[in-house]
This record gives sequence, C-alpha cells and structure tokens, in this order.
Amino acid sequence: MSDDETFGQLLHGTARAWRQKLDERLKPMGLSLAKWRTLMHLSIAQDALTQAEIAARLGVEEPTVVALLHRLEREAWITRTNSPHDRRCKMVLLGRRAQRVIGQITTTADKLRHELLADITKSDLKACMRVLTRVRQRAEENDSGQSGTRERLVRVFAEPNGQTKRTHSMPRKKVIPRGRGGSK
Amino acid sequence: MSDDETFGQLLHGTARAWRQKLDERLKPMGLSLAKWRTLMHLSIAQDALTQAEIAARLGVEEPTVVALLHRLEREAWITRTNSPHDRRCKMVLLGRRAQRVIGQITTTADKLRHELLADITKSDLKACMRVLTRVRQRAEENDSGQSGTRERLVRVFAEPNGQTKRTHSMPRKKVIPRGRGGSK
DNA sequence: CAGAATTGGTTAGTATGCTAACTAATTAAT
DNA sequence: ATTAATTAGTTAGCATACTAACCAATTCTG
Repeated sequence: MSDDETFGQLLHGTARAWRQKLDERLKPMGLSLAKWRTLMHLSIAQDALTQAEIAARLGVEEPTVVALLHRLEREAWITRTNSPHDRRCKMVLLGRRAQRVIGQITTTADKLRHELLADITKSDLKACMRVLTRVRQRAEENDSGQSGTRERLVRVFAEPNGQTKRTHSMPRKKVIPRGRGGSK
Repeated sequence: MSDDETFGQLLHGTARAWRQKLDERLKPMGLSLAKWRTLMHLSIAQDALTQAEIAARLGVEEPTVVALLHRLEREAWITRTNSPHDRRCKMVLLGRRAQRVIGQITTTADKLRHELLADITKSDLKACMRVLTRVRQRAEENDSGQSGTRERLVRVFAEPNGQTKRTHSMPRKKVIPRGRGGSK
C-alpha cells in the first residue's frame, strides 16, 4: 500500500493514455504508434533492415514483427524482398508512400511529446527518466541465473547518428562490405 | 530530439517490462496482471461490483472487461449473477478460490513492486510520479472540443496515495423509489 | 404516461503483444 | 563432409486492449 502502491497502475495508465493519444493523432494518416515506430526505425537506419533487426530495435518479439510488417506491407508503407546474400533473410525497405510522409508523421509524434511534457520541469523529467530507466533495467534483468537461454529482447537503442551497436548477429556473408565485427 | 526524444519509448518500454515481469511471476498461479488487477479491485471493494464499475476502476473499456470477466469466470475466480434491483446489471463477486489466494497474489505483486523500486530515492520516485500523473492528465484531457461525446474512462484511481475518491457512480442499487409510480 | 435519452452489457472485428512449435538456411563441430 | 546447433521467418493460438454497432432495461422529459 502506501505510496508505491499505485506506481504500477500509474505507470501503465500513463503509458496507455500516451499510446491512445498518439494513436488518435496518427489515425487520420492511417497509422498507429507501433506502425510509426517501425517506420521511424527504418527511416533512421537509412538502409534495409532484416526483420530480426527490426524486432530488436522495437524491443518486441519476432512474431509480433511479422504481423506488424504484414499490415504495413498490405498498406504499402514498406516492401520486403529476399536478401540475395542470405536466403533466410528478408530485407525490409520504406516504400515511396512512407518516404513521402515520414516527416509529417514524425512531426506529429514530436508535437505530442512536447505537448505532454510541456510544463514538466527539467529536473523532474530527468528524475523521472532516471527512475524509469532503472526500473526497466531491473524488470528486464534475468531474475537471477535460472537456466540457460533466457536473454531475448536485447534492446538496441539507436544513437542519433544511426550507429546502433548491435548486440548480436548480422552475418552478411564473406565479401560483403559495410560490415562490422559484432556478435557477442 | 535530445532528451525528451526517448521519453515515450522509455515509458512504454518500462511499462511493458513491468507487465511482463509481473505476468511471469503470476503465471504459476494461473494469473496475469490484468486478471490480478480485477481481483484486487473486487477484493478492495468488499462487495459485488457491476461490470461498468469494474471497467471504471480498471480504467479500461467495457468490452475489454467483458472478455476479462469471461476468462475469470471460466477459471472460477469470480461469479456473475444478475442483479435483482436492476435487470441490466450483473453483480460480480470473488469466488472461493480467489478469496483463498488473493493474499498470496497481492503479496507477489507487492514484492515485485518493492524489488523494482528498490534503490530509487524517495524524491526521485515522487518526481517521477508527479511527472507521470501530469502526463496522464494531459493525455487524457479532451484535446479541445471536437467530436461530441468524448469523455469515457473517467479514472477512479486518481490520487497516488491510495485514496480512491470515486469520481462517479455508486450504483444506486436499492434506491428507494420515492413516490414513483412503482408498478412493474 | 409515452417517447427519448441514457446506461449496462454483449458481439464482431481489428491491433498489438506473447509463447510454442515448425521450416528452411546457414554456421559450427566432430 | 556429415551432423549438430543456431538463426530468420512463419504459423497457430491466446491475452489484452480498442471502436462500432446493437439489445434491453431504466431513467428523464414533456
């Protein structure tokens, strides 16, 4: 009870309200928070991404991405082509339509963010982000070492310059350029 | 860009991680965050609630509650009976099973909350809750009057101190019909 | 009191997220 | 060089949330 009792409720409620609001704003453009996030990451990457990379950047599981991309493709926001280097992969690209309006979409999201954070003091905001970061860390860590292969959802946060410090994978066979070492 | 750029992502990511963790902990008991919240509100109420009241307390829409209660009923956590006072209503009650383990469930949730907020300073936590509260308020307010009847989801859990100050409702069950024509 | 408006609940359809289980392709090991 | 392990993507099935549309009961209004 007491104070932290409602922290969870507050956290979820706020996230939900935010999502709802953004969805509402994006709806006239035929988008949503999840779709926008996907397009944004593709836009930032400035290059085709594999579905696994998208999943990592969004911080969701692969099957979720499959469905998401399916919808995005159906609505012509993106295109998917088989990679010639690795026949398992599909390279995902922004379609024309998306390229044309990506700016507007991002502007909408930015605007909302500023509205919602309008009268928050800089220090409160910092404190809040500090708390959220810490909580997320805590919630994501592996509840102590129980068995082997729990380690999914290694988040990959894009730096402003598009460099993404991948935590895992990216094969890119032999002579293919623009590779970096990687893999843990 | 810059700082608040990632606030939305952080907010969602944290909420998601939290939910995931709690779901994971509750899973062995056959529960989940949404189910637990429902049972908790019923437990707090110490009385049967209508579905509309539950929806208001959970802060979700009615159809969501319908499905949720359907699952809870199927698993014998709750029972639903038609109200004798208002034939539209269904009164929802905690089942035996739920009454027996509600304490354990709540303990689990409390424990997780304390773990996740463990090393957060009191003042940071306060600041964070202040921010979240403000943001939620903002996100929930009616973006200017446009479509007529937007005003759902009037939250009941407003104050972070656990006090519940109901904003509306109180099911006028058993309203004594003063001088009405009665009949029927 | 009769018709209108409101309220409680449901159904249908969609979006997002998850896990489990599977196929196909690639890489690692023996 | 086979076999084993890993990785990319998919499908199936479920949970949770929403909106839109609807019925039935109740309350409000004129």
